[in-house]
Amino acid sequence: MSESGPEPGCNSRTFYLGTEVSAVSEERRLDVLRAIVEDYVRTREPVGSRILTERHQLGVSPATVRNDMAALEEAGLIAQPHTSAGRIPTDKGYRLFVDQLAEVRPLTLPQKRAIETFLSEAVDLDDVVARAGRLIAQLTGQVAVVQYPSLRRSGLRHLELVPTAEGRLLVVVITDTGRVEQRFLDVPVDLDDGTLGELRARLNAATAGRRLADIGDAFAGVAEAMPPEHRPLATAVAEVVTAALSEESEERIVLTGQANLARSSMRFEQGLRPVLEALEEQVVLLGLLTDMTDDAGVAVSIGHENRLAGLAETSVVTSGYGSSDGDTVAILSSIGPTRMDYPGTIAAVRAVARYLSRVLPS
Amino acid sequence: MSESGPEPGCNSRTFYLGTEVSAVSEERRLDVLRAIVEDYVRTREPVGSRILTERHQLGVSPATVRNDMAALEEAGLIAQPHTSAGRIPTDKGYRLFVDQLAEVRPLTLPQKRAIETFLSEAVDLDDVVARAGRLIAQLTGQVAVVQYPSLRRSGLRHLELVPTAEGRLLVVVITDTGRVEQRFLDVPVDLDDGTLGELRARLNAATAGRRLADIGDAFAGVAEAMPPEHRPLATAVAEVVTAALSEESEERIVLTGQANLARSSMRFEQGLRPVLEALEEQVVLLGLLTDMTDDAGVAVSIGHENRLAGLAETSVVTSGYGSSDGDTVAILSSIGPTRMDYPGTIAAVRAVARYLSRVLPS
DNA sequence: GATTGGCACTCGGTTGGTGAGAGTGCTGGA
DNA sequence: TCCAGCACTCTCACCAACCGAGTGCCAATC
Repeated sequence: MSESGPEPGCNSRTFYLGTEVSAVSEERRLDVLRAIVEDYVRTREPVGSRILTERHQLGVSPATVRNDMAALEEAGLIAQPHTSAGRIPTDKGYRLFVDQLAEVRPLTLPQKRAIETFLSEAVDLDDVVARAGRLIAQLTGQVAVVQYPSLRRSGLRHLELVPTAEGRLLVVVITDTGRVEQRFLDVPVDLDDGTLGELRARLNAATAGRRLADIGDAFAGVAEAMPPEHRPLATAVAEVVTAALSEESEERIVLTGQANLARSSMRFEQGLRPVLEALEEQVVLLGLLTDMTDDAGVAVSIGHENRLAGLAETSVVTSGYGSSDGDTVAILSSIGPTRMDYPGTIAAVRAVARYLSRVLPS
Repeated sequence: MSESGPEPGCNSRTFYLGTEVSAVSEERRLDVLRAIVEDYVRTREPVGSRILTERHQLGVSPATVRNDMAALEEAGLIAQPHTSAGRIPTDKGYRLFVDQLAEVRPLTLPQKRAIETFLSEAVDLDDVVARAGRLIAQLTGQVAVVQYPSLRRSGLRHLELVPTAEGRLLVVVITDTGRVEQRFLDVPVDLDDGTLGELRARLNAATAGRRLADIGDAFAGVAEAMPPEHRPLATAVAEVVTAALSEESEERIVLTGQANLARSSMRFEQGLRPVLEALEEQVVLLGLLTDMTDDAGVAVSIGHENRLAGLAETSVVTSGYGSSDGDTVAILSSIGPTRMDYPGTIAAVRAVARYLSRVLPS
C-alpha cells in the first residue's frame, strides 16, 4: 500500500527468489526482471527469452535466460498469460522493480521549465489546480488526480462577514492556500455595522494564520470577549465555520486526462468500465490516495495493492504537495495501467508537486 | 444545430419523404419510422421488416413495410449498415423523430420528488452543481455536463476588499448565484482601514444587484466620487474585477457520469476515444452547448449536427437554467449516443434544469 | 556447478471454407 | 394500393488445419 519495500541496505538476494544461487546469478536474474519490465512496458507484448537476449546485453544465451525466468516465475515475479507465450511481470514483479531496480530519470530541463512557467501563469487557485492536472496528464499520458488544498490542513488568511439584504449573514472563509468557502447564517438579532466590524476584527485577530483544524479554541476566546448580547452571534459564526470546514464534501478533487484511458496504449483486461467507475467514486478514491501517501516523497501503489477493485489493473503514483515549508496540504497523483513507465511517471509527479508547492500561496 | 425543425403547423407530409403518396400512406411511413427508432433504441440491433410488424401494430404485412422502408431510406431517414441487415435511423431520422414523432414522457412523481430533495440538501454552490450532475447522469445513464453559473450573466451580491500582510489587496467578488471569485491586486500606496472601508462601501452601493456584464459604468462613477488621491486605487480595483470576470477561463463546467460511457449499452463505432477527447476540450464543448441553447426550453443536437467531430456519434440535450425569473445564467446537458432515449433524456434535463433554477439562489 | 545447443511439445492466432439465417428487392396477382 | 412468394446477397458462427513463438528438458560442454 505504500512505497516502502525491504530495506535497501539488507542483503536481500535470496529473499526475493527463494532458491539458493550464487550472488552473480542472482544479480543476473534481477537484470532479467528489469529487462522484462522495460521491454514489456515499451512493447506491450509478452517477452520471450530470445527477444530478451537480442535486445539487452545480458551476455548469456536464451536457454540460460529461460532458466532464470523459471526461477522468477517460481518466485511469483513474472507470469505467463498462457503456455507458449512470453512472460509478463506480476504486480509483485513491478513492486520489486519500483523498489529496487528502477533508475530515477529526472525530467529534462525544458520540461522543468515548461512546468514552471505553465504553473506560474495561473490566475487563481482553480486555475492552478486545473493546470497541474493538465501537466500531469500530458507528461505521463495518464489520468491525473489533483486534490484541492485540504481546508483542514490550510491556514486561515481571512474571515469575512457580509450582511445580506434578507437579514442573513454570509460568512466567507479565505485560506492561505487560496481557497474560498462561504456559508449562509441566519441571524436572529439585528446587526449594526459596528458590532459586525468588531466581531470581524476580533475573529480575524484571534484566528489569523492558525490551522483551520484547531481553530475551535480561538473561537471560544472571541465569544467570551464579546459583550454578552453578542455572544450568541459569535458562537453561531464559530459553529457554522467549523461545521463547514469539517464537512467531507469540502474535500474536492479534479480529474484530468480521462481521454488518455481510451488510447490504444491502454488495454485493460476488464475494459475501461471498472476504472472509470472507480474514478467516479471520488470520496473513496481520495481516501485511497490519502492512505497511501506518506509525507516524504512519492508513493506507488501497484495493481491489487489498491483497495479499490476497479483499480486492480492500474497503478497509482502519488505525492503530497503543500506550502514551501514542506507541509502537505493536498495530494496529486497519476493513475495508469500497471504496465506504466514508472520512472517517468514518478519523476513527473514529483516535479509537478514540487513546483506546485512553490507556486501555491498565490 | 438547434432544435428548430420544420414548422409543426405546415402540411409537411410530402416534405419529408419526397415521393407523392397518399396522406394515409404517409402517415404509416412515419409510424414505421417511429417504430424503427423505438425498437432500435431499445434493442441496439438493426430492425427488419418482419420484426417490425410483429412488435408493433402497424396493420400491414412485412412486404408493405419494406416498401415504406425503401421510401424512408430514399428520403435519408434510415439506412442499412450492410445489405441483408435491418435498418437503423440516420441522424436525419432521429431529427424528424425528435421534432415530430416523439411523445413527451414526464418523469414520475417519485422521480421529481427525488430531484427536489436531493438538490435542496446541497450546502453550497459546488455541491449544487455536483448534485445536479449526478442527477442527470443517473436519470439518463449518460454523461452530464453542468456549467457553473456564468459570471457575466450573474448579478453582484457583494464586493469585498481584504488587505493582506504583504501590502497586497485581495479582491473578492460574490455573485447572487453563489459563486465566489478572488484576485490579488498590488497596491502601491499604503492603505488605511478608513479609506478601504469607504471604497468598499461605495463600490457595493454602486454595484449591488447589477449584472456583472455591465458593471463598468458603475465603477467609473465610484472612481470619480473618491478623493483624487485614491482614484488610482478605485480604478485598479475596477480593472482587476472586470478583467477577472471577462476571462474565459472563469467559465467552468463539471462532467459527471463518464463511467456510463463505458457501459456495454454504449458501443461507438469509433470507440470511446474521440468522445472522451471532445469532452476534455472544455472550452470548445462549452461553446457548442452555448450556441445550441436557446432561451426557451430544451434543445437537441444530433450526431453530425454537433460541431465537434468527436461527438459525431453522440447527441446532446441541453437546457439553460437560472434564477426563478427565467433568466438563463448557465447551461446543463446530457450527452449520449445518437441512439438514446430522447423523450426520457429530454424530460430529465428539463426537470433538473427547472428545479435547479428554483434552488439556485442559495 | 553453470551454461548452452538441440529438440519435442504446447497452444494461441490466423486462414479459409461452409452452412445457416436474416433481410432485402422484385414481380405478378388480388 | 397491398401483399405473398421467390431468388439473391451478405454477415456471422463454426470448424479444421496450419504456423510460429515460446517453453521445458536433457545431454554435452566450459
